[in-house]
Amino acid sequence: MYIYDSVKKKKLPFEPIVPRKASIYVCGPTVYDDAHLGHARSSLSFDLLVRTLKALRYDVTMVKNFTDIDDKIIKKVQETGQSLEEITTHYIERYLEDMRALGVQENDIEPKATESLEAMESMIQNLIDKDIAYVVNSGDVYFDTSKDTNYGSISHQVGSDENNQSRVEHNSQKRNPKDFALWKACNGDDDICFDTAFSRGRPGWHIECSAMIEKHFEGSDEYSIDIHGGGADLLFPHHENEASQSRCATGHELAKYWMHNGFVNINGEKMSKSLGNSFFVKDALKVYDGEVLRNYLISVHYRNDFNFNEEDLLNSKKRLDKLYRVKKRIVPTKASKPNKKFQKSVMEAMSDDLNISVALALVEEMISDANDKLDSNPKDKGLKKETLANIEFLDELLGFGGKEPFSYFQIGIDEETKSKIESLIEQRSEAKKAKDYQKSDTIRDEITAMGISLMDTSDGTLWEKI
RNA sequence: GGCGACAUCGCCAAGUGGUAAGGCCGCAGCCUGCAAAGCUGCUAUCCCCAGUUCGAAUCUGGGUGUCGCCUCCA
Repeated sequence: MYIYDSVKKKKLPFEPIVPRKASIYVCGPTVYDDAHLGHARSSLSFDLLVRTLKALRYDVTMVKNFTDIDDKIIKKVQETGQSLEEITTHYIERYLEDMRALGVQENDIEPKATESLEAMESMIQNLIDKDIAYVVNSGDVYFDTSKDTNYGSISHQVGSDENNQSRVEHNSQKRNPKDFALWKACNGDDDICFDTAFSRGRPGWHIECSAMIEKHFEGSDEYSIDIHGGGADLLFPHHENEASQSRCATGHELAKYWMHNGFVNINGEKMSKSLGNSFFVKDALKVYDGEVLRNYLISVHYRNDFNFNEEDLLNSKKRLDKLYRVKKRIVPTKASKPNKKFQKSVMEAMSDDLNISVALALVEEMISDANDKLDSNPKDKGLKKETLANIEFLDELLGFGGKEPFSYFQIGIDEETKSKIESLIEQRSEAKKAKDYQKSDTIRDEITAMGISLMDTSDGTLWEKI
C-alpha cells in the first residue's frame, strides 16, 4: 500500500506502527446541520481507504468523531429552544443515515466531544503544568505556539508575524498571534459550560481530536496513530494545532501519515456555508439513488477537487448501468472465485494511493470482456460464475454493484406503473408476433414516454428506467 | 501580504523519464422487423517559452491561467 502523505508531500509506502494493523482517525462533522456533499466526499474517501486496507488484510481501527459542542451548535440551541442533546442527537442520526445510504461502512468508534471532556481536561492540564498552555483573566486557556519549535511542520505555513497579514483576530490576551484557544471560558448564562480545574467553560475546537486519539488508541513511542485524515481545509490551522498540542502533551508526533481529501466544488467554486452554495446529501438522495451518488462521488481521485454537476453524474450513472446490465446477463447463477488477474490489478490500482481511475478502467475492461464472451457463448457457466464473483469482489472493495440487477433498473417505479408497463409489453409482444410493427412501435413510443427503455432479447423483452 | 495546489481529446479522467488508460459524446459497421442493449473500428502529443536528457505530459527555470488555505468549514 502506498499513501500520499500531505505533510511530507510525497507518496510513501504504508508501514504501520504495528505490522498488519492500521489505526486511523478522521475528523468528523460538527453536528448542527445536515450533511452536505463535502461530508459525503470525505467519508467516501476514507471509506475507500478502509475497504482497501481491509482487502489487503490489515486489521483496521477507524475512529471518526462527532463535534457536538461548539459555537454554532450553541447558537442553534439558543435559536430553537431545543436542548443541545436533542439537536446533536438528531443531526448525528441524520448524518449516519445519509452515510449509510452512500454505502459508507460503519466506523469502529464514533466518539462525541461531550463524552471526551475528561480526556480533554487532562490534556489541557498537562499543557498548563508544562507552561505550554496559559490561562488568561477571562478564564480562556490558550496554547503558546512559541513553545513548540516544530509548530508549522504540518502545514508549512508559518511566516513571520510582520508579513503575515492574515485575518486572524487580534486578541491582546494572547501571547502570540498564532496562539489558539484550548478552552473557552463560560460566556453568560445561556452558554453551555462544564467545570474544570482551570475554569468553567467548554473546549476549543482542536483539543477534542488530540484528546480522543490519546483516549482511543494505544500508539507508540513515536506516533499516536498511523493515519490522520480530513478535508484539505483542515490542514491549517486545525491539524497544525492538533499536531502541536499532541506533540507537546505526549512528547511524540500525532500521526505517521496525513491524508487530506479535496473539495467538492459547485460551478467551479468551493462549496461552503458562507458562499451559500451548500448541497445537502439528503437533497441529492431525493433525486438519485445512494449507490449512483456514491459511484459518482468516488469516481474522481480523492485528492483532486471534485466538480459536482449533473451531467457528470449521469455520465457515471451510465457506467454503473453497464455493470448492472452485464449482471442481468449472468443471474441467476452462483459466484465462484473472482478472476485472479482482474482482482490483482484492481488491488494494485487501489493500493497505489487509491487510484480509483485505473480501478474503474479495469472494471470497464472486465465488463466489456464478459459481454464479448457472452455474445459468442451465452451459456458459458464458468464465465458467468466468475463474472458474478468479480462483481461481488467490487461490491466489497468499492461498494457498488451489490444490488439485484433487475430491481436496480426499476428504482423509483411504483407497483402500479410496473404492472402497466408489463401489460403494455405484453400487448406489444402480441402485436410483434402478428407482425403488426406499426402497433408495436406505437406501444413502444408510449412506454418510452413513461421514461422506460425496452430491449428485445432472446429471453423476452426487458425494460429499464431511463 | 504569506503559503499551496492544479492546467492532458468537445466533456469527465489516468499517467511522475521511454515514446498518450478508461468512460461519456460523435462517426462507421455487425446484430435487430425497426430500435435498445452488446460487440468491432475511428477520433489528442499533453497551457506557453527556455533548459536538462539519447529520450519529457512527466525533471529544472520563467511566464500565463484557474482554484484553495491563512475566518466556521469535509
